Amino acid sequence: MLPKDYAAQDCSIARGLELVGERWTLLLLRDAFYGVCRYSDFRERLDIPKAVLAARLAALVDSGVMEKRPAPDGAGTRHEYVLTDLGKQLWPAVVALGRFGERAAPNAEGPRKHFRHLDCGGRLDAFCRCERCGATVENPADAEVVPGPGDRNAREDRISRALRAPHRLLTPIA
Amino acid sequence: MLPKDYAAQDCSIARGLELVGERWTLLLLRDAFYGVCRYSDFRERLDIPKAVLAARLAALVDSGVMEKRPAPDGAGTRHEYVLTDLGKQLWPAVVALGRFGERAAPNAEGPRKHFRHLDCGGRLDAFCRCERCGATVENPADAEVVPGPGDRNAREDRISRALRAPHRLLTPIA
DNA sequence: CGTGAGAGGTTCGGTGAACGAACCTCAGTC
DNA sequence: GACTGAGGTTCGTTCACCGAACCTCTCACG
Repeated sequence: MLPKDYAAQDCSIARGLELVGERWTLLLLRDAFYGVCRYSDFRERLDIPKAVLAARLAALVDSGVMEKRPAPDGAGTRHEYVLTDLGKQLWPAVVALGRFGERAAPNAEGPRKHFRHLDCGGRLDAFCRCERCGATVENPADAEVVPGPGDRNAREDRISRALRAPHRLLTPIA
Repeated sequence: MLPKDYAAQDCSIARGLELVGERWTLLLLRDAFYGVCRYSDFRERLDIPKAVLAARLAALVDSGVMEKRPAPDGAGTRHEYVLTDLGKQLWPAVVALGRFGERAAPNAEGPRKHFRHLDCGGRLDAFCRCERCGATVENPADAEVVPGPGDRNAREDRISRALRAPHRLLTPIA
């Protein structure tokens, strides 16, 4: 969350928040789970100031949550930012926050987006359990994002449009 | 996290972060799960500016995450702030963030604090599953916080001292 | 070879939130 | 009637966020 550290808070939650608690950071990570991996795509989807995006990405790379590397398609000056194993540990936190947000500020038309178990098509609850088969989905790659009934999604950027169809997590978009 | 809203982010996670994403808010909720419920106790434990604490508590009450009510012990001008049912939905998010923080910035001596299943004494993983009996602990009242080997905890306030012994969640401290 | 465009930034001035100290108010108590 | 502790509010300073403008490097094209 925030600019300064939580000094004097000898607590794992505080440590975690120092890494991912600043404004924008968790939305950025959400998109990383969705498969966004390029600087310009993050920008397009989040409407985040460039300076802030650069700072957040650098901080995430620095703390080992994301990895920055040259784009695989060889193209010139491109990079990609992908979640490290450490970053993927945030999976249950992202899911839980999403379910909370949905309950706290529900859409009249239903959920906007949700996560579905690839194996059986069941929805994931706040504990990442598949509501159909009961399994806890520990690996985000075993799930997909699907638009829900309330996904009016006014955004028209490349990424938001791509996400109007189901998409497997951690798979780069386009 | 942050001051402003995430306009134009039509997403449950963004909605969730608007409610609990500002600086201090999640630490405050962590303490609420621990059983802290008085204004002055939050202050003592968090070293948070009074104005900010008042603003955060008001916002949480306003959004239905916490409830403010006169203290049950009848004492004069006292209040207590407790989690509502909506607030308790944050349980998996708090646990997941804690486990993440622990992995991202580990203590040499081991975890500082962790959660234990009351029924069987097993530790909870990032998905709130008991590592001993395998059950998903959906209700925070079925768990307790226990200090771990790395709990050097320099703080000497009332609350931090009380939490050096195992304590059932959602049970008011002292 | 020169020009242009897109990716991935950095720099800069203005605004608004967080910080911390001081002050305020009300209930009970001595 | 004075004091104390709970639960705040007010105020000036500092610092991060914002957004616009600018910079650099690589590739594509003529």
